[in-house]
Amino acid sequence: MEMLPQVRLGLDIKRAEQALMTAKSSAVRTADLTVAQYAALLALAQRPGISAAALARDCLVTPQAMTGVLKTLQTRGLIERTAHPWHQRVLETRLTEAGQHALTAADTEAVRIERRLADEFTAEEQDILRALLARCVQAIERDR
Amino acid sequence: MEMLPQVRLGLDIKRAEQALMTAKSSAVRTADLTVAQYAALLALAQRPGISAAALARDCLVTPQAMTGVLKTLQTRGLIERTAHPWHQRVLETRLTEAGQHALTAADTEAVRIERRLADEFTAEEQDILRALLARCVQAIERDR
DNA sequence: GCAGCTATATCAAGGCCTTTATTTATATTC
DNA sequence: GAATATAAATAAAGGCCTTGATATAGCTGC
Repeated sequence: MEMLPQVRLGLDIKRAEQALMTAKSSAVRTADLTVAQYAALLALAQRPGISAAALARDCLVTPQAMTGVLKTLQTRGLIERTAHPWHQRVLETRLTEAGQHALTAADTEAVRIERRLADEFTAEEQDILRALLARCVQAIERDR
Repeated sequence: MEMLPQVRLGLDIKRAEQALMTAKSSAVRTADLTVAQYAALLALAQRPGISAAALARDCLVTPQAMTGVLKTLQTRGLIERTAHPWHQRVLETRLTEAGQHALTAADTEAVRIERRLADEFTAEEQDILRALLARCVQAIERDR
């Protein structure tokens, strides 16, 4: 190996993401949701009537992955999908009443995690962290 | 929602991790490995003869998840598992010649990504990022 | 009008991961 | 020595995600 695993920045990023996912996962489970389902509902609340493809882009997953999540959510009555009025290829997706309730319950818990994170840092530190992470993405995606 | 999704630090962390995974995934695919398989082989190279349970802890996954990965790796002849000399419950896992080769090939590519990341920052910036991420983990896991 | 491009939706196969539960072996404690 | 605790391995079920492929709708340019 040309580079000791311990010095690789990727590991630190992964650890943080892992801790976050574990915590969020158990947080949203109190509303009987998975993180993927919660993310989809949250994005849907922001942009009602969005297409599954656009939703997938918002959630940073493939359209195929989103199809599966939406199928589960629809079966459980948390969303409804209706044909776009004039664009026959598109299905508009919206939260149902039950979906809104589940989202609210899950978000209350999820925000608790985000709050812990926000409270850990000063505003300046948050900006620094955000900027450094943005540069990570930039560096990783450069010259791909 | 009590907190706009855009201001949640979790999103920034997730984005960085996602970019990393995407890049690493395509990097190690040149050696016909997945990131999970690469991570297992890398940990195995660091600690030859380790048990599957310990390997799982190293890779931050459950023993069940690791069992699946090891099964694939063993089928493809990249690792070998032999009974522990006196501890009958434990299987020692080791890289085969082919496994070592695959790991070397994959690591060459993976290190390229880590190199881009390391080159993006000064030593001080790396330390700051590492420290901030460590505090994220700390904050998330506090009072669980 | 039509070819070609782009975007949406969805199927299928291959993997990975989690939770829950079981079996078995070693270690500890009395 | 026997009961208890701890740890390893593994099975099963439920989800999520990826890549690759297919079908179709709308748009663009000729």
